[in-house]
Amino acid sequence: MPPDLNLRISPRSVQRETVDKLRLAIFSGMFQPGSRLIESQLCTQLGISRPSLREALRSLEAERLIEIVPNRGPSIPALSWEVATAIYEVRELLEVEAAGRCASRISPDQLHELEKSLSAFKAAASSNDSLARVMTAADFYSIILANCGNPILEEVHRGLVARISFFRGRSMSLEGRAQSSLSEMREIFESIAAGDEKAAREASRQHVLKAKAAAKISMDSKP
Amino acid sequence: MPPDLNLRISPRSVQRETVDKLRLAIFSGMFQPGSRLIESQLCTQLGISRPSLREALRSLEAERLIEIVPNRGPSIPALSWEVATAIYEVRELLEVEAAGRCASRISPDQLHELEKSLSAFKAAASSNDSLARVMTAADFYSIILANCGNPILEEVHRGLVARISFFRGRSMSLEGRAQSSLSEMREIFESIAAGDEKAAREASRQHVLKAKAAAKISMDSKP
DNA sequence: GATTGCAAGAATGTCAGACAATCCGCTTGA
DNA sequence: TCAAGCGGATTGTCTGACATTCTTGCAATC
Repeated sequence: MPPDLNLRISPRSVQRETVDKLRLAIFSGMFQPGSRLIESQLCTQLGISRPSLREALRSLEAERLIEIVPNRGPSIPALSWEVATAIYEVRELLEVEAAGRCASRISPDQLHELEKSLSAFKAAASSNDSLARVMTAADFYSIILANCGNPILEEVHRGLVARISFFRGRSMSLEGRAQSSLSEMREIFESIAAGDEKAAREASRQHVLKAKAAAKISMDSKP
Repeated sequence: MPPDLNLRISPRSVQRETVDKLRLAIFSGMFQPGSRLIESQLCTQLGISRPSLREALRSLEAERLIEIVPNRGPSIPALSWEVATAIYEVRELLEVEAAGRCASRISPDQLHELEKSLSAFKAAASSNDSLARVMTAADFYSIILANCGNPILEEVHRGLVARISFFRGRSMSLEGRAQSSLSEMREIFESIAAGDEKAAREASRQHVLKAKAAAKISMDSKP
Protein backbone atom coordinates (compact mmCIF):
# COMPACT_ATOMS: atom_id res chain seq x y z
CA MET A 1 0.00 0.00 0.00
CA PRO A 2 1.38 3.38 -0.90
CA PRO A 3 2.06 5.17 2.37
CA ASP A 4 0.81 8.55 1.29
CA LEU A 5 -2.35 7.48 -0.44
CA ASN A 6 -4.61 10.37 0.28
CA LEU A 7 -8.23 9.65 -0.32
CA ARG A 8 -9.38 13.14 0.39
CA ILE A 9 -9.90 15.08 -2.77
CA SER A 10 -9.43 18.71 -2.03
CA PRO A 11 -11.70 21.07 -3.89
CA ARG A 12 -9.84 23.94 -5.47
CA SER A 13 -11.18 27.29 -4.42
CA VAL A 14 -10.61 30.46 -6.34
CA GLN A 15 -8.56 31.73 -3.43
CA ARG A 16 -6.19 28.78 -3.54
CA GLU A 17 -5.81 28.87 -7.29
CA THR A 18 -5.01 32.53 -7.06
CA VAL A 19 -2.38 32.03 -4.38
CA ASP A 20 -0.72 29.33 -6.44
CA LYS A 21 -0.76 31.39 -9.60
CA LEU A 22 0.62 34.47 -7.93
CA ARG A 23 3.26 32.49 -6.11
CA LEU A 24 4.42 30.99 -9.37
CA ALA A 25 4.41 34.40 -10.99
CA ILE A 26 6.61 35.75 -8.23
CA PHE A 27 8.99 32.81 -8.49
CA SER A 28 9.44 33.23 -12.17
CA GLY A 29 10.34 36.84 -11.66
CA MET A 30 7.32 38.33 -13.34
CA PHE A 31 7.38 41.25 -10.92
CA GLN A 32 10.34 43.48 -10.15
CA PRO A 33 11.38 43.63 -6.50
CA GLY A 34 9.97 46.76 -5.00
CA SER A 35 7.25 47.09 -7.58
CA ARG A 36 3.71 47.57 -6.46
CA LEU A 37 0.82 45.29 -7.26
CA ILE A 38 -2.39 47.03 -8.21
CA GLU A 39 -5.48 45.21 -7.04
CA SER A 40 -7.71 46.26 -9.89
CA GLN A 41 -5.13 45.22 -12.46
CA LEU A 42 -4.60 41.82 -10.89
CA CYS A 43 -8.35 41.34 -10.68
CA THR A 44 -8.84 41.78 -14.39
CA GLN A 45 -5.72 39.80 -15.26
CA LEU A 46 -6.78 36.89 -13.09
CA GLY A 47 -10.46 37.27 -13.82
CA ILE A 48 -11.55 37.30 -10.20
CA SER A 49 -13.22 39.70 -7.83
CA ARG A 50 -11.48 42.02 -5.43
CA PRO A 51 -12.44 40.22 -2.21
CA SER A 52 -11.06 36.93 -3.52
CA LEU A 53 -7.88 38.61 -4.63
CA ARG A 54 -7.43 40.34 -1.32
CA GLU A 55 -7.76 37.06 0.54
CA ALA A 56 -5.07 35.59 -1.66
CA LEU A 57 -2.85 38.59 -1.05
CA ARG A 58 -3.20 38.17 2.70
CA SER A 59 -2.03 34.59 2.40
CA LEU A 60 1.00 35.64 0.41
CA GLU A 61 1.69 38.40 2.88
CA ALA A 62 1.77 35.91 5.73
CA GLU A 63 4.21 33.81 3.70
CA ARG A 64 6.31 36.95 3.36
CA LEU A 65 6.22 36.69 -0.39
CA ILE A 66 4.64 40.12 -0.65
CA GLU A 67 4.40 43.08 1.65
CA ILE A 68 1.22 44.98 2.37
CA VAL A 69 1.64 48.46 3.76
CA PRO A 70 -1.63 49.94 5.02
CA ASN A 71 -3.05 52.44 2.57
CA ARG A 72 -0.31 51.71 0.09
CA GLY A 73 -1.24 48.19 -0.82
CA PRO A 74 0.76 45.14 -1.80
CA SER A 75 4.23 45.14 -3.29
CA ILE A 76 7.11 42.77 -3.94
CA PRO A 77 9.59 43.21 -1.10
CA ALA A 78 13.08 44.25 -2.07
CA LEU A 79 15.13 41.66 -0.25
CA SER A 80 18.17 43.23 1.37
CA TRP A 81 21.40 41.29 1.39
CA GLU A 82 21.27 41.36 5.16
CA VAL A 83 17.98 39.51 5.26
CA ALA A 84 19.06 37.19 2.47
CA THR A 85 22.13 36.27 4.52
CA ALA A 86 19.94 35.52 7.49
CA ILE A 87 17.77 33.29 5.35
CA TYR A 88 20.77 31.44 3.98
CA GLU A 89 22.02 30.86 7.49
CA VAL A 90 18.77 29.35 8.68
CA ARG A 91 18.51 27.40 5.49
CA GLU A 92 21.91 25.95 6.24
CA LEU A 93 20.77 24.96 9.70
CA LEU A 94 17.71 23.19 8.38
CA GLU A 95 19.17 21.66 5.28
CA VAL A 96 22.20 20.24 7.06
CA GLU A 97 19.96 18.64 9.63
CA ALA A 98 17.64 17.26 6.99
CA ALA A 99 20.45 15.81 4.89
CA GLY A 100 21.92 14.15 7.94
CA ARG A 101 18.64 12.57 8.94
CA CYS A 102 17.89 11.64 5.40
CA ALA A 103 21.12 9.69 5.07
CA SER A 104 20.10 7.26 7.76
CA ARG A 105 16.44 6.81 6.94
CA ILE A 106 15.67 7.29 3.26
CA SER A 107 14.05 4.38 1.47
CA PRO A 108 15.58 2.82 -1.63
CA ASP A 109 12.58 3.99 -3.54
CA GLN A 110 13.00 7.60 -2.53
CA LEU A 111 16.72 7.36 -3.07
CA HIS A 112 15.96 6.49 -6.64
CA GLU A 113 13.72 9.51 -6.90
CA LEU A 114 16.54 11.62 -5.57
CA GLU A 115 18.85 10.25 -8.22
CA LYS A 116 16.32 11.02 -10.90
CA SER A 117 15.96 14.59 -9.73
CA LEU A 118 19.71 14.93 -9.78
CA SER A 119 19.67 13.84 -13.40
CA ALA A 120 16.95 16.34 -14.12
CA PHE A 121 19.06 19.07 -12.64
CA LYS A 122 22.03 17.90 -14.66
CA ALA A 123 20.00 18.28 -17.82
CA ALA A 124 18.80 21.72 -16.77
CA ALA A 125 22.32 22.76 -15.87
CA SER A 126 23.39 22.22 -19.45
CA SER A 127 20.47 24.15 -20.83
CA ASN A 128 19.96 27.89 -20.87
CA ASP A 129 16.75 27.87 -18.90
CA SER A 130 17.66 29.29 -15.54
CA LEU A 131 14.13 28.92 -14.24
CA ALA A 132 14.36 25.20 -14.97
CA ARG A 133 17.62 25.06 -13.06
CA VAL A 134 16.05 26.65 -10.02
CA MET A 135 13.03 24.41 -10.23
CA THR A 136 14.89 21.15 -10.63
CA ALA A 137 17.30 22.09 -7.87
CA ALA A 138 14.31 22.83 -5.67
CA ASP A 139 12.94 19.37 -6.46
CA PHE A 140 16.19 17.84 -5.30
CA TYR A 141 16.02 19.57 -1.93
CA SER A 142 12.34 18.81 -1.64
CA ILE A 143 12.99 15.11 -1.79
CA ILE A 144 15.64 15.36 0.88
CA LEU A 145 13.43 17.45 3.10
CA ALA A 146 10.47 15.18 2.51
CA ASN A 147 12.50 12.21 3.70
CA CYS A 148 14.11 13.66 6.78
CA GLY A 149 11.24 12.44 8.93
CA ASN A 150 10.20 15.88 10.11
CA PRO A 151 7.37 17.55 8.22
CA ILE A 152 7.93 20.87 9.99
CA LEU A 153 11.52 21.01 8.88
CA GLU A 154 10.25 20.56 5.37
CA GLU A 155 7.56 23.19 5.71
CA VAL A 156 9.81 25.85 7.15
CA HIS A 157 12.50 25.15 4.60
CA ARG A 158 10.07 25.50 1.74
CA GLY A 159 8.92 28.84 3.03
CA LEU A 160 12.45 30.15 3.31
CA VAL A 161 13.64 28.94 -0.05
CA ALA A 162 10.62 30.56 -1.64
CA ARG A 163 11.70 33.91 -0.31
CA ILE A 164 15.12 33.77 -1.90
CA SER A 165 13.93 32.56 -5.27
CA PHE A 166 14.97 35.91 -6.66
CA PHE A 167 18.60 35.38 -5.70
CA ARG A 168 18.58 31.78 -6.71
CA GLY A 169 17.37 32.67 -10.17
CA ARG A 170 20.12 35.16 -10.66
CA SER A 171 22.97 33.11 -9.24
CA MET A 172 21.91 30.12 -11.31
CA SER A 173 22.53 32.12 -14.46
CA LEU A 174 26.03 32.86 -13.25
CA GLU A 175 28.81 31.47 -15.40
CA GLY A 176 29.77 28.05 -14.08
CA ARG A 177 27.54 28.14 -11.03
CA ALA A 178 25.20 25.47 -12.32
CA GLN A 179 28.07 23.08 -12.93
CA SER A 180 29.64 23.48 -9.52
CA SER A 181 26.20 23.30 -8.00
CA LEU A 182 25.78 20.00 -9.77
CA SER A 183 28.93 18.54 -8.32
CA GLU A 184 28.02 19.72 -4.84
CA MET A 185 24.62 18.15 -5.16
CA ARG A 186 26.15 14.94 -6.42
CA GLU A 187 28.32 14.93 -3.34
CA ILE A 188 25.23 15.23 -1.19
CA PHE A 189 23.54 12.45 -3.09
CA GLU A 190 26.52 10.12 -2.80
CA SER A 191 26.76 10.68 0.93
CA ILE A 192 23.08 9.99 1.43
CA ALA A 193 23.23 6.94 -0.80
CA ALA A 194 26.13 5.65 1.27
CA GLY A 195 24.15 6.27 4.43
CA ASP A 196 26.97 8.45 5.71
CA GLU A 197 25.22 10.93 7.92
CA LYS A 198 28.27 12.97 8.76
CA ALA A 199 29.38 13.31 5.17
CA ALA A 200 25.86 14.26 4.13
CA ARG A 201 25.82 17.02 6.68
CA GLU A 202 29.15 18.36 5.58
CA ALA A 203 28.33 18.19 1.88
CA SER A 204 25.07 19.92 2.53
CA ARG A 205 26.72 22.67 4.51
CA GLN A 206 29.24 23.27 1.78
CA HIS A 207 26.52 23.46 -0.79
CA VAL A 208 24.53 26.10 1.04
CA LEU A 209 27.63 28.13 1.78
CA LYS A 210 28.61 28.15 -1.86
CA ALA A 211 25.10 28.97 -2.94
CA LYS A 212 25.20 31.92 -0.60
CA ALA A 213 28.52 33.06 -1.98
CA ALA A 214 27.22 32.77 -5.52
CA ALA A 215 24.17 34.78 -4.58
CA LYS A 216 26.36 37.50 -3.18
CA ILE A 217 28.42 37.64 -6.33
CA SER A 218 25.35 37.85 -8.52
CA MET A 219 24.03 40.61 -6.34
CA ASP A 220 27.19 42.67 -6.45
CA SER A 221 27.55 42.32 -10.18
CA LYS A 222 24.06 43.56 -10.96
CA PRO A 223 23.06 46.18 -8.37
CA MET B 1 20.71 57.44 18.67
CA PRO B 2 18.44 54.52 19.39
CA PRO B 3 19.20 51.90 16.80
CA ASP B 4 15.63 50.92 16.10
CA LEU B 5 14.13 54.35 15.86
CA ASN B 6 11.49 53.85 13.27
CA LEU B 7 10.03 56.98 11.87
CA ARG B 8 7.30 55.25 10.04
CA ILE B 9 4.08 55.29 11.98
CA SER B 10 2.09 52.28 11.05
CA PRO B 11 -1.65 52.74 10.84
CA ARG B 12 -3.63 49.94 12.31
CA SER B 13 -6.08 48.45 9.90
CA VAL B 14 -9.12 46.48 10.90
CA GLN B 15 -7.55 43.45 9.35
CA ARG B 16 -4.42 43.68 11.49
CA GLU B 17 -6.31 44.36 14.67
CA THR B 18 -8.44 41.35 13.94
CA VAL B 19 -5.48 39.08 13.34
CA ASP B 20 -3.91 40.18 16.61
CA LYS B 21 -7.10 39.75 18.57
CA LEU B 22 -7.77 36.31 17.15
CA ARG B 23 -4.19 35.20 17.65
CA LEU B 24 -4.36 36.22 21.26
CA ALA B 25 -7.68 34.47 21.66
CA ILE B 26 -6.18 31.29 20.28
CA PHE B 27 -3.15 31.54 22.54
CA SER B 28 -5.23 31.95 25.62
CA GLY B 29 -7.14 28.82 24.75
CA MET B 30 -10.44 30.48 24.07
CA PHE B 31 -11.20 27.88 21.40
CA GLN B 32 -11.05 24.14 21.79
CA PRO B 33 -8.72 22.33 19.39
CA GLY B 34 -10.79 20.88 16.61
CA SER B 35 -13.64 23.29 17.12
CA ARG B 36 -14.98 25.21 14.18
CA LEU B 37 -15.06 28.97 13.87
CA ILE B 38 -18.25 30.39 12.46
CA GLU B 39 -17.70 33.44 10.32
CA SER B 40 -20.98 35.12 11.11
CA GLN B 41 -20.45 34.65 14.84
CA LEU B 42 -16.95 36.07 14.75
CA CYS B 43 -18.16 39.01 12.70
CA THR B 44 -20.71 40.05 15.26
CA GLN B 45 -18.36 39.35 18.17
CA LEU B 46 -15.60 41.43 16.63
CA GLY B 47 -17.93 43.97 15.12
CA ILE B 48 -16.46 43.75 11.63
CA SER B 49 -17.64 42.75 8.21
CA ARG B 50 -17.25 39.36 6.64
CA PRO B 51 -14.68 40.34 4.00
CA SER B 52 -12.42 41.84 6.64
CA LEU B 53 -12.78 38.79 8.82
CA ARG B 54 -12.04 36.46 5.96
CA GLU B 55 -8.85 38.33 5.17
CA ALA B 56 -7.77 37.97 8.76
CA LEU B 57 -8.58 34.27 8.69
CA ARG B 58 -6.42 33.80 5.61
CA SER B 59 -3.52 35.37 7.44
CA LEU B 60 -3.98 33.05 10.37
CA GLU B 61 -4.31 30.11 8.04
CA ALA B 62 -0.96 30.91 6.46
CA GLU B 63 0.54 31.06 9.95
CA ARG B 64 -0.95 27.62 10.53
CA LEU B 65 -2.82 28.86 13.56
CA ILE B 66 -6.10 27.83 12.02
CA GLU B 67 -7.10 25.45 9.27
CA ILE B 68 -9.50 26.29 6.49
CA VAL B 69 -11.04 23.34 4.69
CA PRO B 70 -12.89 24.36 1.55
CA ASN B 71 -16.64 24.37 2.09
CA ARG B 72 -16.20 23.63 5.76
CA GLY B 73 -14.59 26.81 6.86
CA PRO B 74 -12.05 27.63 9.53
CA SER B 75 -11.29 25.56 12.59
CA ILE B 76 -8.65 25.22 15.29
CA PRO B 77 -6.33 22.42 14.23
CA ALA B 78 -6.03 19.49 16.60
CA LEU B 79 -2.29 19.21 16.91
CA SER B 80 -1.19 15.59 16.83
CA TRP B 81 1.65 14.55 19.06
CA GLU B 82 3.57 13.57 15.96
CA VAL B 83 3.48 17.11 14.60
CA ALA B 84 4.12 18.57 18.03
CA THR B 85 7.25 16.43 18.27
CA ALA B 86 8.41 17.71 14.92
CA ILE B 87 7.89 21.27 16.06
CA TYR B 88 9.81 20.70 19.26
CA GLU B 89 12.67 19.24 17.27
CA VAL B 90 12.93 22.22 14.97
CA ARG B 91 12.49 24.52 17.91
CA GLU B 92 15.46 22.83 19.51
CA LEU B 93 17.51 23.37 16.39
CA LEU B 94 16.69 27.06 16.26
CA GLU B 95 16.77 27.83 19.95
CA VAL B 96 20.10 26.12 20.54
CA GLU B 97 21.63 28.06 17.69
CA ALA B 98 20.13 31.31 18.92
CA ALA B 99 21.30 30.82 22.49
CA GLY B 100 24.80 30.04 21.28
CA ARG B 101 24.99 33.14 19.14
CA CYS B 102 23.41 35.22 21.81
CA ALA B 103 26.07 34.25 24.32
CA SER B 104 28.80 35.84 22.26
CA ARG B 105 27.03 38.96 21.09
CA ILE B 106 24.35 40.17 23.47
CA SER B 107 24.74 43.71 24.80
CA PRO B 108 24.87 44.46 28.53
CA ASP B 109 21.66 46.36 28.15
CA GLN B 110 19.82 43.44 26.60
CA LEU B 111 21.37 41.08 29.09
CA HIS B 112 19.73 43.13 31.78
CA GLU B 113 16.43 42.85 29.98
CA LEU B 114 16.90 39.11 29.87
CA GLU B 115 17.50 39.05 33.60
CA LYS B 116 14.37 41.07 34.19
CA SER B 117 12.29 38.70 32.10
CA LEU B 118 13.71 35.81 34.08
CA SER B 119 12.51 37.51 37.25
CA ALA B 120 9.12 38.02 35.69
CA PHE B 121 8.92 34.35 34.94
CA LYS B 122 10.00 33.52 38.44
CA ALA B 123 7.12 35.56 39.78
CA ALA B 124 4.70 33.93 37.37
CA ALA B 125 6.01 30.50 38.28
CA SER B 126 4.95 31.03 41.87
CA SER B 127 1.52 32.22 40.89
CA ASN B 128 -1.41 30.18 39.67
CA ASP B 129 -1.78 31.98 36.37
CA SER B 130 -0.55 29.48 33.80
CA LEU B 131 -1.17 31.92 30.96
CA ALA B 132 1.19 34.36 32.65
CA ARG B 133 3.78 31.60 32.91
CA VAL B 134 3.57 30.88 29.21
CA MET B 135 3.70 34.56 28.34
CA THR B 136 6.66 35.45 30.51
CA ALA B 137 8.54 32.40 29.36
CA ALA B 138 7.86 33.47 25.80
CA ASP B 139 9.28 36.89 26.61
CA PHE B 140 12.45 35.25 27.83
CA TYR B 141 12.96 33.36 24.58
CA SER B 142 12.01 36.41 22.57
CA ILE B 143 14.86 38.37 24.02
CA ILE B 144 17.31 35.61 23.24
CA LEU B 145 16.02 35.23 19.71
CA ALA B 146 15.99 38.98 19.19
CA ASN B 147 19.66 39.14 20.12
CA CYS B 148 20.99 36.23 18.14
CA GLY B 149 21.74 38.50 15.21
CA ASN B 150 19.46 36.71 12.79
CA PRO B 151 15.97 38.13 12.33
CA ILE B 152 14.82 35.12 10.35
CA LEU B 153 15.72 32.75 13.13
CA GLU B 154 13.59 34.89 15.38
CA GLU B 155 10.70 35.02 12.96
CA VAL B 156 10.58 31.29 12.31
CA HIS B 157 10.92 30.51 15.98
CA ARG B 158 8.03 32.77 16.88
CA GLY B 159 5.84 31.07 14.33
CA LEU B 160 6.63 27.63 15.66
CA VAL B 161 6.22 28.47 19.32
CA ALA B 162 2.86 30.00 18.52
CA ARG B 163 1.67 26.71 17.17
CA ILE B 164 2.45 24.77 20.31
CA SER B 165 0.99 27.31 22.69
CA PHE B 166 -1.70 24.77 23.48
CA PHE B 167 0.82 22.26 24.80
CA ARG B 168 2.85 24.87 26.55
CA GLY B 169 -0.18 26.10 28.44
CA ARG B 170 -1.01 22.63 29.65
CA SER B 171 2.50 21.56 30.57
CA MET B 172 3.04 24.81 32.46
CA SER B 173 0.21 23.90 34.78
CA LEU B 174 1.89 20.58 35.48
CA GLU B 175 2.98 20.05 39.06
CA GLY B 176 6.54 21.25 39.45
CA ARG B 177 7.12 21.99 35.79
CA ALA B 178 7.29 25.73 36.25
CA GLN B 179 9.96 25.40 38.92
CA SER B 180 12.20 23.10 36.94
CA SER B 181 11.61 25.26 33.93
CA LEU B 182 12.81 28.19 35.96
CA SER B 183 16.04 26.51 36.91
CA GLU B 184 16.67 25.45 33.32
CA MET B 185 16.11 29.00 32.16
CA ARG B 186 18.39 30.32 34.84
CA GLU B 187 21.03 27.95 33.55
CA ILE B 188 20.59 29.39 30.08
CA PHE B 189 20.79 32.89 31.42
CA GLU B 190 23.95 32.21 33.41
CA SER B 191 25.66 30.69 30.40
CA ILE B 192 24.78 33.63 28.21
CA ALA B 193 25.82 36.10 30.88
CA ALA B 194 29.14 34.29 31.13
CA GLY B 195 29.50 34.48 27.37
CA ASP B 196 29.91 30.71 27.28
CA GLU B 197 28.56 29.75 23.91
CA LYS B 198 28.90 26.04 24.33
CA ALA B 199 27.22 25.98 27.72
CA ALA B 200 24.41 28.16 26.42
CA ARG B 201 23.80 25.71 23.62
CA GLU B 202 23.74 22.76 25.94
CA ALA B 203 21.52 24.44 28.51
CA SER B 204 19.15 25.49 25.76
CA ARG B 205 19.00 21.98 24.34
CA GLN B 206 18.24 20.52 27.74
CA HIS B 207 15.49 23.02 28.28
CA VAL B 208 13.72 22.24 25.03
CA LEU B 209 14.06 18.52 25.57
CA LYS B 210 12.54 18.77 29.02
CA ALA B 211 9.79 21.04 27.78
CA LYS B 212 8.98 18.41 25.17
CA ALA B 213 8.93 15.67 27.77
CA ALA B 214 6.64 17.74 29.97
CA ALA B 215 4.34 18.37 27.05
CA LYS B 216 4.13 14.66 26.37
CA ILE B 217 3.27 13.94 29.98
CA SER B 218 0.58 16.58 30.02
CA MET B 219 -0.81 15.16 26.83
CA ASP B 220 -0.93 11.58 28.08
CA SER B 221 -2.52 12.55 31.36
CA LYS B 222 -5.38 14.46 29.78
CA PRO B 223 -6.32 12.85 26.47
C1' DG C 1 15.63 77.00 -9.49
C1' DA C 2 14.04 74.62 -5.64
C1' DT C 3 10.55 74.03 -2.46
C1' DT C 4 5.91 74.32 -0.88
C1' DG C 5 1.00 73.89 -1.33
C1' DC C 6 -2.94 72.21 -3.47
C1' DA C 7 -6.30 69.84 -6.27
C1' DA C 8 -7.63 66.03 -9.29
C1' DG C 9 -7.28 61.34 -9.94
C1' DA C 10 -6.06 56.74 -8.55
C1' DA C 11 -5.89 53.06 -5.23
C1' DT C 12 -6.96 51.08 -0.96
C1' DG C 13 -9.87 49.89 3.34
C1' DT C 14 -14.16 48.64 4.59
C1' DC C 15 -18.82 47.64 4.41
C1' DA C 16 -23.61 45.76 2.94
C1' DG C 17 -26.11 42.66 0.47
C1' DA C 18 -26.90 38.94 -2.51
C1' DC C 19 -26.96 34.15 -4.34
C1' DA C 20 -25.33 29.55 -5.52
C1' DA C 21 -22.94 25.50 -3.83
C1' DT C 22 -22.02 22.69 -0.16
C1' DC C 23 -22.38 20.58 4.23
C1' DC C 24 -24.84 18.90 8.41
C1' DG C 25 -28.48 16.99 11.00
C1' DC C 26 -32.97 15.31 11.17
C1' DT C 27 -36.91 13.12 9.58
C1' DT C 28 -39.01 9.77 6.84
C1' DG C 29 -39.55 5.56 4.65
C1' DA C 30 -38.08 0.86 3.69
C1' DT D 1 -31.49 -0.50 11.63
C1' DC D 2 -30.23 1.85 7.85
C1' DA D 3 -30.69 4.55 3.56
C1' DA D 4 -32.62 8.44 1.24
C1' DG D 5 -34.00 12.86 1.15
C1' DC D 6 -35.10 17.35 2.77
C1' DG D 7 -34.21 22.02 5.01
C1' DG D 8 -31.47 25.05 7.54
C1' DA D 9 -26.91 26.63 8.28
C1' DT D 10 -22.55 27.94 6.47
C1' DT D 11 -19.26 28.98 3.21
C1' DG D 12 -17.47 30.74 -1.52
C1' DT D 13 -17.83 34.35 -4.48
C1' DC D 14 -19.44 38.38 -6.72
C1' DT D 15 -21.18 43.24 -7.36
C1' DG D 16 -21.38 47.73 -5.98
C1' DA D 17 -20.60 51.40 -3.08
C1' DC D 18 -18.18 55.06 -0.39
C1' DA D 19 -14.82 57.24 2.73
C1' DT D 20 -9.95 57.63 3.40
C1' DT D 21 -5.48 57.89 1.89
C1' DC D 22 -1.87 58.18 -1.38
C1' DT D 23 0.21 59.94 -5.70
C1' DT D 24 1.13 63.10 -9.13
C1' DG D 25 1.17 67.13 -11.78
C1' DC D 26 0.87 71.99 -11.64
C1' DA D 27 0.85 76.38 -9.85
C1' DA D 28 2.55 79.64 -6.46
C1' DT D 29 6.05 81.24 -3.54
C1' DC D 30 10.60 82.15 -1.70
